[in-house]
Amino acid sequence: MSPSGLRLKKTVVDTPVQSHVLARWPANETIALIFDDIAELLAVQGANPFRIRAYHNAARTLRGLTFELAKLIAQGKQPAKLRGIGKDLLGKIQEITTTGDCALHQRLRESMPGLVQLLAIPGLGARRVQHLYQELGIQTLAQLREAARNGRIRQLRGFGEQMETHLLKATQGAVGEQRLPLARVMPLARRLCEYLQQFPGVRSATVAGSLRRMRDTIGDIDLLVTAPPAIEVMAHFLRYPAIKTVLQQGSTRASVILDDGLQVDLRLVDPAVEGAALVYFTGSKAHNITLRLRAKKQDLKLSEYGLFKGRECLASASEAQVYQALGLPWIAPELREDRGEILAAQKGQLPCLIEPGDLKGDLHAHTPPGGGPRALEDMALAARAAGLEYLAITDDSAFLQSGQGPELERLEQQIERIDAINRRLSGITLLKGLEVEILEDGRLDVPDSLLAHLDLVVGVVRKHFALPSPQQTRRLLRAMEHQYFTVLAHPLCRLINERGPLALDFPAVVKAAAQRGCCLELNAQPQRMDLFDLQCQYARDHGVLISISADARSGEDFDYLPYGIGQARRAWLEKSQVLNTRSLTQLGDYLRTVHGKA
DNA sequence: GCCGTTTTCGGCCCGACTGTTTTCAGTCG
Repeated sequence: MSPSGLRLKKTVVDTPVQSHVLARWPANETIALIFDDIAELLAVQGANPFRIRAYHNAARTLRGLTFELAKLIAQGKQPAKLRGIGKDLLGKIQEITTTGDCALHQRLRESMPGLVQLLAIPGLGARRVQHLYQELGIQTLAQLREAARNGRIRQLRGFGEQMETHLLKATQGAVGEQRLPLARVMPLARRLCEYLQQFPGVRSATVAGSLRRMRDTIGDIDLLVTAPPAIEVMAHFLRYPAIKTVLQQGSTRASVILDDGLQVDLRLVDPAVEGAALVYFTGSKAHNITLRLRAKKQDLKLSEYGLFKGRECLASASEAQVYQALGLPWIAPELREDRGEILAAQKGQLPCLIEPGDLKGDLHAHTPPGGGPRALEDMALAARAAGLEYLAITDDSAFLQSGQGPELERLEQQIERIDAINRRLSGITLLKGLEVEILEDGRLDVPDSLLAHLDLVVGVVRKHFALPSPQQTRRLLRAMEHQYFTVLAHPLCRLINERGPLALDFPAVVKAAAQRGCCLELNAQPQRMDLFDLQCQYARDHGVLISISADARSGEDFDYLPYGIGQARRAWLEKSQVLNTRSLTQLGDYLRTVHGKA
């Protein structure tokens, strides 16, 4: 038997992008969390829903900024007009900047301590929490558990026995869900699509949601299936072997939990409305709302069933038709975050996004550990098979310091091996590089006399991740000043669900990279995806070249490059803004310039 | 609480599913 639909997952707050950036001013994320908190508490009070939404909207705007608003305010500068942040909320931001909190937030928290915890329970929204508070005085998880045990919940109007059981369960085992790396979830989603597509009568099964938008982390799998009405594909879906729990099932939508804890939401529509449904189910939610507002202003209505004028359907079959009927060109899924893409589309100013086939090389790769004497050549062949024309071998500088013999000799041996492979293989060129460690004081761990022999140098932070922002920033700036420094690899050093981003004055790093002419990497290893999309966009906006890299340690790792491309597209990157889209000759010109060898 | 090349007041996306109902409110995406 399927349990009630009450266990539906709630939106998990995104990985903080700008947290830890500055210690002296509250980060955008901190202010956003306060605004979200206010919104939820206001909701419990039964405040005007649009006032509540205003706080959520402002929080979203704050999360999308590529600069620290509080820092700007603290410096006495007047910020430009920000969408959804009017006079009142700007005042609250100023208050938070100076005092660390705002009076409204404190007042709400004091009057309703603990209620936010209750709101985190799936199926418990503002109205029900309000009800529980007013009727039974319940303010905490413990009180809720007690009331559920005593059978007092079921007596409330609108609450029944099932709800009471659900709440009792929820208060006992509340565990937060983690978002998983994109590259780990995509294969599962594709397998599900294949399974669905095999069912007779199914026209299409498409990955939608944040997967289709290529977000770096994924909370759940959204799938859109099209089939004629009589096809019983829903039952087929629910027979998928890896399903552990069915949360919700109806004729056109179902939600399940897989064995590994991932939630899958499936939506079934008629093939005739595939385009409208795909727009709807791809999201983001904010993008959809802005699109629907746009429709409304034109006296139209947009839903997953199409764009309507009265009862007449103007567009539904393809996404392009829906956008066109709204007076817009088709917008790539990666851009659909309501970060200005709709306005850009309207003005005909959408970027010509980089495509997977645009990459000509990769500037950060390692010899597979234990790969034997053919390891280098195998990497070269794998890179060529992945469509690349060049590959920089950038082994860890530690290999120079370990083992026998002088460092120069070891480096020369590596260079000779690479030269030999280049003579032997056609269609792929190996470049000579090194992944050097940026020491705590910003020096590199390899002397200039060795670096001078190389084509390029990739700098990384390997330890001292927790330095305070000013020190960490100075460290990176000093490293980048180095004559032979080429690429700052995985600049923020975050590991998804394991390690947060470095505390950094990121704008200062970008400014320095722009002046120096060196690159920032977009590392496509599943757990890294570093830079973040917004930071990458910020770097692009300030004229810094990006290098997209698989940071490969085996031939299979080149499969990660498309995810790097996805992240780059989310950052609005065009081909010209990515260094490794250049031909080998053009790359050579760049390297000579940046290393002062021209 | 925000916003406005139709608006400074009157709007603010839209539909599916569930549990508790007797026609709907609440929650979610």
